[in-house]
Amino acid sequence: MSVTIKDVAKLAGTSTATVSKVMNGSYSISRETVERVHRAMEELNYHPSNAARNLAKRVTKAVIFLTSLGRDSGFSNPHMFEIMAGLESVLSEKGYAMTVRSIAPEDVCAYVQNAMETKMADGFVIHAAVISPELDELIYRMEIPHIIIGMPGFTSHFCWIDINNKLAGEMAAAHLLKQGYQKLSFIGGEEGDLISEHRQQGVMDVLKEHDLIMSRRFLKHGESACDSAYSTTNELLRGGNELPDAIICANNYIAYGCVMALKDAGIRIPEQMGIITFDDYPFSQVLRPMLTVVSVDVYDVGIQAGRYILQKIRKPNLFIQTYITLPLLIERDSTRK
Amino acid sequence: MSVTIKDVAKLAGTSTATVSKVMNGSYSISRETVERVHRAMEELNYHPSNAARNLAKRVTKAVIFLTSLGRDSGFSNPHMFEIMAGLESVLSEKGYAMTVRSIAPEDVCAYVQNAMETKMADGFVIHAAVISPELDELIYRMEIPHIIIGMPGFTSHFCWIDINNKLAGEMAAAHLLKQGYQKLSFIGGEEGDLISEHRQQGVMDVLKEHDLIMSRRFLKHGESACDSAYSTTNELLRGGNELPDAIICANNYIAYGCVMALKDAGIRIPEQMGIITFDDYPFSQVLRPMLTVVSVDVYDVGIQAGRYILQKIRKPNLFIQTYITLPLLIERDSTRK
DNA sequence: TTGAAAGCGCTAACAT
DNA sequence: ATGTTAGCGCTTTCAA
Repeated sequence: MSVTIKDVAKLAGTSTATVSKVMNGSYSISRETVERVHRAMEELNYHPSNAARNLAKRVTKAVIFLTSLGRDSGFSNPHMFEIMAGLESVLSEKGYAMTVRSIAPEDVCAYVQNAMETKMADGFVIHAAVISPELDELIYRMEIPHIIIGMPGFTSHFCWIDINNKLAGEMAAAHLLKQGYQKLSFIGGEEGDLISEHRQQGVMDVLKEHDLIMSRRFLKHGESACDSAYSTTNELLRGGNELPDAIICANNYIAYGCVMALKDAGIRIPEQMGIITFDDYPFSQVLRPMLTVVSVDVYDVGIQAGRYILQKIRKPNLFIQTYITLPLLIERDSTRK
Repeated sequence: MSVTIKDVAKLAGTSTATVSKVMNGSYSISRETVERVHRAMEELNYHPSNAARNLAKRVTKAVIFLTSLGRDSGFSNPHMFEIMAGLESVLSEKGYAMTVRSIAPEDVCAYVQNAMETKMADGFVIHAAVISPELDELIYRMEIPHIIIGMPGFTSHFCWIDINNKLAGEMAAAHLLKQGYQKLSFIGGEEGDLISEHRQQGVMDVLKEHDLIMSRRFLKHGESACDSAYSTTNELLRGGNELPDAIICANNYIAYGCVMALKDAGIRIPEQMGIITFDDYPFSQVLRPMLTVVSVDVYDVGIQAGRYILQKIRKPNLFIQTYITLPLLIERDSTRK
């Protein structure tokens, strides 16, 4: 069909073994032979078949990114795609293909086992949303090269990386204090929203360090939606003269509702109330004043995951530790007192 | 290393050819043999190697999704990932892997050629952002199974599908007229923003059909950003008593700025001014009143692309036509006069 | 430094 | 209905 290693060997007057060695940069080939082979390749416009090469080498040169996708996930979870983009950049740079596979959480085990047994990939990058203790057991038993994105909510043998949300919370609180705000309030998401809880934790830790304490009434929870945050903020404001001077919103949606409520109440940001939130999307730069945020380079999470999985593929039992990326404070107008 | 077809054949007391036939569902194998082979497979926990199978079959069972990714594209281009998710759903359902590859526009030709020659995929789904006349030539010459997402901006042999933005514009205008608005205004993006231009085109066509004409002063252009749209809207309002009674915003960002300007000017939506825009993200449901939009099921675009590319892989010279998906009107509060 | 030969694990005529 | 045989296109000992 197309030109193969045999054709090259014939034209170059060598064996296929020699051609193979030339392709793989063996040192034991004379300069002249190398040149002859290269010329033959050029002349025939030869390109080695990946499939054949991988079969012979017993590798796939592919990594599967496993997650749960569906209608609207492009909109509802841009972070995941940001990670995916970062991951792709390092994989393709190293000659690996990134195969993206969506899978229901209950089917993950069967899929991973099969994908491994039929040699569909050399390793897996798995979103925490689809993991389970069973998967942990499987991966541990079969020694599957993997890296989980997001900290598992249960103890496991998994290798994982995650964003340090607690640290992000610490940075938010520390920034407010530095700016001279003193009576901090926190509006979080629903119970069980781990991201929100970790951020809150960080905030509380910083207050404790400064021998401060957050008034009970300044700690609020609700849905991670604009509407809910609007009401919650209004509750907060009903406190009369016992008002906070800054609000930490657990995420962009909450921040949006919160800012709307403050505007409607005629409270000036940042003079009367400082506002800080997390992540730089989708509202932080659109609201006025523009919001100070603690953001995370999610793309970088993907890059880290890529480096990690490639290492695991090389040396399966190396680096069993966890890893964490750093948040970044982007100071804007909502906290300049 | 692992269990192969030979082991199965040996245990089942047949040839490997028979095992292969059993796997591929050949009709010319006796019931008993089939059962014996299946038992052997189970007993040995056999799983055929994809690499070997694909090599022998001269296929890859993979489709490459080619686009240009980078830091922030998860946020700035959620549509693309929505398409990707739709694409993945049909590919994986049909046993194909979706390989995602980011590539700079200037490297696309070389990449596609190489990927084809080294047999990395059976077909390509390519985002219009990275195409060029050279690519068209290459794909045409090498008869590469492909489908472009987005209408090429030049004449070509490409197979492509795209959203019908002109139709979306028509729907927006028609809806406003139906609601009783009569003096329509259009705020578009920059010159050269094809999406905005097509939408505008649709609007104008509908007006013409109704023997209406848009006042020059009601047709505005600016950047696709909230700030810019805020100013543009103010210009529009400075028209004194010559005001439109509805505004069509070319996208969500423009709509956001526009709504802010109207609010600050004390103009009531939808009573004094109807607002309609396109796409349901990220602001249309967060603004008050919630915005009526003409949206497109982008996920469905991915599904269509998937079906299309699989057909092309089967029969490379079938379906050379283009295809288009339908916009959907989501009626909300901003146009209930 | 080079090449012969035996794989990698499966498929696909062609016989039987 | 089943087996023989020759690939698919490349890699990798091992010997020369």
